[in-house]
Amino acid sequence: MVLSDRKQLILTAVTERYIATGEPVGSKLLLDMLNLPISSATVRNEMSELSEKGYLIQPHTSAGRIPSDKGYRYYIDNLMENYELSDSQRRMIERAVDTKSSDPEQVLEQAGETLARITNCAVVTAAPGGDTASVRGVELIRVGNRTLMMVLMTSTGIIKSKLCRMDFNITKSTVEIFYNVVNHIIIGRQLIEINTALLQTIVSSVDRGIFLLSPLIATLSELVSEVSGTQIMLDGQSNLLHHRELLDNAYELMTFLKDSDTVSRLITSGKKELDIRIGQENIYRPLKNTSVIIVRYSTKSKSGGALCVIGPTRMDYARLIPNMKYLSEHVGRVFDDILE
Amino acid sequence: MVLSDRKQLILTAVTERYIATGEPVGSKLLLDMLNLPISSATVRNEMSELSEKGYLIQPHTSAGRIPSDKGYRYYIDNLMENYELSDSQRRMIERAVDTKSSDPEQVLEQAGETLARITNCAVVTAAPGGDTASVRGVELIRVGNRTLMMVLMTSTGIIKSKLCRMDFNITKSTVEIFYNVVNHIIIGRQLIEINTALLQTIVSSVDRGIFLLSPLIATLSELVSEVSGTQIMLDGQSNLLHHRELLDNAYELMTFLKDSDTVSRLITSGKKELDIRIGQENIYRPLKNTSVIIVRYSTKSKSGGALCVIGPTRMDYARLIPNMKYLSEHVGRVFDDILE
DNA sequence: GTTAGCACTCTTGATATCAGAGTGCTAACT
DNA sequence: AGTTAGCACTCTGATATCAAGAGTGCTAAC
Repeated sequence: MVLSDRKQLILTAVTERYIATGEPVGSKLLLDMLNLPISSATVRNEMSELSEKGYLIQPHTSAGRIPSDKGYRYYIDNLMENYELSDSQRRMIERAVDTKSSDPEQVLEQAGETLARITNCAVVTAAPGGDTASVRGVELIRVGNRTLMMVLMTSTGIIKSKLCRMDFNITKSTVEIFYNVVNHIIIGRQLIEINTALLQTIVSSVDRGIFLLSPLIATLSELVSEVSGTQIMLDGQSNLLHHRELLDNAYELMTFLKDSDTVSRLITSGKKELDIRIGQENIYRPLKNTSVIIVRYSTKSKSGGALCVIGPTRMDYARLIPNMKYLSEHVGRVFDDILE
Repeated sequence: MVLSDRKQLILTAVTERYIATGEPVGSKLLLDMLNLPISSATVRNEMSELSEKGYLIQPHTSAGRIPSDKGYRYYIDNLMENYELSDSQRRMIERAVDTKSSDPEQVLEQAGETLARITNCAVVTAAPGGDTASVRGVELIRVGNRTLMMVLMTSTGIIKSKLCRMDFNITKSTVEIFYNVVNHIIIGRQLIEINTALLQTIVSSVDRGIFLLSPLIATLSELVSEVSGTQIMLDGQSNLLHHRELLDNAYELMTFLKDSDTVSRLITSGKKELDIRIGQENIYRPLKNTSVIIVRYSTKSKSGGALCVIGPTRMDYARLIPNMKYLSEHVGRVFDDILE
């Protein structure tokens, strides 16, 4: 649907004004803002039509208008002018992410924290992606008489460890058997290739030590499944409490955010570099009052992650999106750097 | 201050009733509950005195009474009868904690989750303690051409890892040099002994490889300081949103809870097995409307951790405390088991 | 020390009122 | 046909009033 220039102007003004103040916008106020050579009655007529077409909503008969989900959608797709980041803002973002650490998790944590601060919303960050990741190595460390620590490293730089308890005292040869076998079969494989069947072949390739290996195989399998899901981190949940619109559902929202399986599905449900889901466009119930912005970044190794902001539909899209884009690009660069 | 038997009876009834219903308790209602051979007027006189002495509060002139912080304190110290856990409750707790894992963090996570569910409050769990912990081992793993992963293990079973990036390609001998030196000097030391001075002696003991070691030493130092603080985990923050009394301060509370330094100071500020801080008794501002219950557990190795519940002052102390005690004892047992 | 009785206070919910903001409609104008 | 002035209308939000209900505090009598 195409709107007349004047309607676009009005929709833009209502949207931006409402985003800025949180108050419904009336015809008179609008006139003052726009400086148009028309009367408030004309504006009213236009607004009335915008309401009919579903772009604007009246909270009650005699309040001003606010954008509907459809209105926000039109605004974002056609009207919004992306805000240009200033140099100092750019530098701020860079400084925030450029931690000394070469640990992807820490980089993401920094990025998430920064984004939460900038947006005053909840933030989800996803590490470079599970699908394409392969195993770079598996290490075993003896941390007790009967306890081993297994470390799994992926091509995407994710490193996870888990303890594994054995029923007998661990000898050097125990470790070596496992070490040799596993590293031959596992290293270089894509994570998704590593399933029960493959692990079975390991077990059967060692005729004697089967009882010996099984706890290790179990631990390995757990590690793989932990790592092969998208790694996500959460930040700024409590920021949601700052937004009146969300207070009623705060508990549902928080609970939703804690369910990392669902959240990672939310983030991976799409491939576009920029995904915006406004209010009812969201599939998940607790998000129906919120807007979700997902910006995906990619690393040289082709596996990409994502940054995701969750907040009220009334959020400052024009400011947030450029910030997210820049931040995500920068995170991508840092990862390229870290992952050699 | 000693209260008459009848006053104690009344204070108990008011407290328990208010905890159960959340409504102020009036003299008439109280009479029905207590089945005493006295009239409501007498009860009113008693309540009036209890108000004067500061044990009860009237939200407004003509509402019933509710306990003050002082009232809760008296109730807890003198009146409360601890609820006896049923066998099935005991078993529920045991099952919840008895994860297969031998990872202390995972045990605590389970325990925290369970406690959050039982109490409907926010829960902080602290791992067996930093003070007495010593270093059980340091391991290095080559995870990239120029990246090492350093793993630090403590006597309390805590294992933390960190990546360390070098400026040059890593050879086997690099690793060995560090490995030998560090393990000789570090292993068995108390964490608190490991300070800059000690680390300095390592550096100076290796005349040639100083430039080589410095990033590793830095990483080690970071690891030690990460591990030597009390390890805490958080659970059920969003439960706080269920309590009206806390809604106004929800954001401050959440923010407070996220500051793990302060929270760990909160937990370690005391040695008693059971610590209860009611409302204004708390030092930290965001907790002035809440009650904090801390139950400390100990492990054979003498280093103890803690479970901590944070919720409204109107919480069901008589039910929560026995649950916490049993849970903490069980966690202690599990740890004794895990840590050999 | 206890009690009955009663006036008093305060909350809560329902109802009314009023100003203010904003609309929608109509009739007139360009 | 599009625009406008004018005005009646609607709804909110603040404020006041009222009645019912709950609970108290006080007094005088037991």
